[in-house]
Amino acid sequence: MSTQQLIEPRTLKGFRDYLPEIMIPRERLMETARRVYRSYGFSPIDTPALEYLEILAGKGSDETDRQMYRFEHGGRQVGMRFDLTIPLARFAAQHIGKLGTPFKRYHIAPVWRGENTQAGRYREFVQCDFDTIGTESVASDVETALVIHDLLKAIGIERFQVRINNRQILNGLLEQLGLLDRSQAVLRAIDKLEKLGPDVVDEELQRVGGLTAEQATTVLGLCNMNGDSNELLSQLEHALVGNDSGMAGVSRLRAIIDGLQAAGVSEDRYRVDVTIARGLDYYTGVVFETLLQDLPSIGSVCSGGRYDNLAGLYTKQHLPGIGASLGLDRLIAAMEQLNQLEKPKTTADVFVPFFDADRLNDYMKLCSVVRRGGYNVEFYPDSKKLGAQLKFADDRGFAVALVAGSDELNAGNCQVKDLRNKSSEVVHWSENPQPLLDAIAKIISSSTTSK
RNA sequence: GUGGUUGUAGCUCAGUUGGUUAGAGCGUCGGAUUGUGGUUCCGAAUGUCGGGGGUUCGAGUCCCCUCAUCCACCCCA
Repeated sequence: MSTQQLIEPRTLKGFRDYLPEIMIPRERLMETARRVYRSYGFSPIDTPALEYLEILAGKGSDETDRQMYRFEHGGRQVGMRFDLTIPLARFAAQHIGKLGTPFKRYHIAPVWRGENTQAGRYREFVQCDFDTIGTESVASDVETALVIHDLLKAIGIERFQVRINNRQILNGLLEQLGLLDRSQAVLRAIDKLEKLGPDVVDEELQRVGGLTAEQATTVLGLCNMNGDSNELLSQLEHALVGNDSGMAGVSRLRAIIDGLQAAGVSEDRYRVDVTIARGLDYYTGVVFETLLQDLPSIGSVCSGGRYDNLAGLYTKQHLPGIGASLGLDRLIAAMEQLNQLEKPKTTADVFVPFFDADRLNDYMKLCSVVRRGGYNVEFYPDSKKLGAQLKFADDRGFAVALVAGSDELNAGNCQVKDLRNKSSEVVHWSENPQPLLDAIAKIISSSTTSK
């Protein structure tokens, strides 16, 4: 044997391996996202993980610049994408002539941010983005909210709430107060209201934002309004009388709320929340965040908003848009913490033990017949003790095993075994597989309804 | 990036004021059972005590560094 020193197998901080029990639900979630996006007519695209540094740098914020993985290769400065929105802007500027507007795309892919890790925060994670570009229509605002709602519903999240705001509202108020140039600091301070409370935010508004005590009180007063979405909007309207931008923001929100109601979305699934501001600088209108009510501390699992002219840095063509992004890995981390994540250990429905070591070809035939009948079948590769093989199947969570030794195979039969209650039934399958498929279907349907 | 938490077998952890060959439960593997699993019984394997350095006659226990982890800030999916 070699005495060569072994290299310790390990992964970088914030980068993870995905075992089957996580990868199976992960793939299922991506599949669900694709299905929901497609149900609204979004089409898939993909872009490179690596972009010219000039494409990515300076587009998000100072913070995203700092977090970006960047390096030199072949004399070129390159960066790894830290979101899917900036690459979309570059993509749109390059291809919108061919694509035409409005253009609706979805993009499910990993992004990289070199920040410190925390629960639900990784350095490599998958985002499931969808965006509509080339229109300012309120219809696309409503649809974005609807997609977020449908998506979480389809994933099976029971308790979530989409928080909706419009940056124009706060900007309108700031305009009235003569504080428009402070909007970024104010929005960031307000974003912390729920987490840190009004006192801390009040202090930050004055210290960081440079507001007077009176101004800070007015801003906080606007944030503290109570009531349902409609009442809230009326109060905001009242507070913003005479401010065009603010009023426009309120009427946008009202249109979205009306649209959600018309689409039959239950009222506790969304809420107008003036404190939702979003950190990224490029949002200019409606913004969304989605909170899990059973685990608010993990942060938003699906966020987005409207941007006026995202591609403006790359093209002279005016391209407004709106979109949002599901944080797949954060959502999975949350579901895991809440014990809402099923962790299957197999992708197959039916288990076939290698019972008689001399009859490999018979098992190959049996498995093929069942696969052609629409089931995933796992055949055990070693003909060891039957009990051990059945234990393997049981540990993996199989519901059905097809047991056939020489007696059964000679007669063209097999035992269809229900692994949950140990019962089994002998079925003849060699000429007509239908009775076998029916017996499998019976067990599988009874085991899934009992879950 | 800043501050703090934790790091002992695959998993969950115990390990007394530093003292000889580091333990338990669960899991894994083998057997009891040469055509039928989840119970029971018997038996077995597995640790450079996260890694490196230091103090000491002696370190899993103390100190420093490092890596990882979780939490808070920051930021965000």
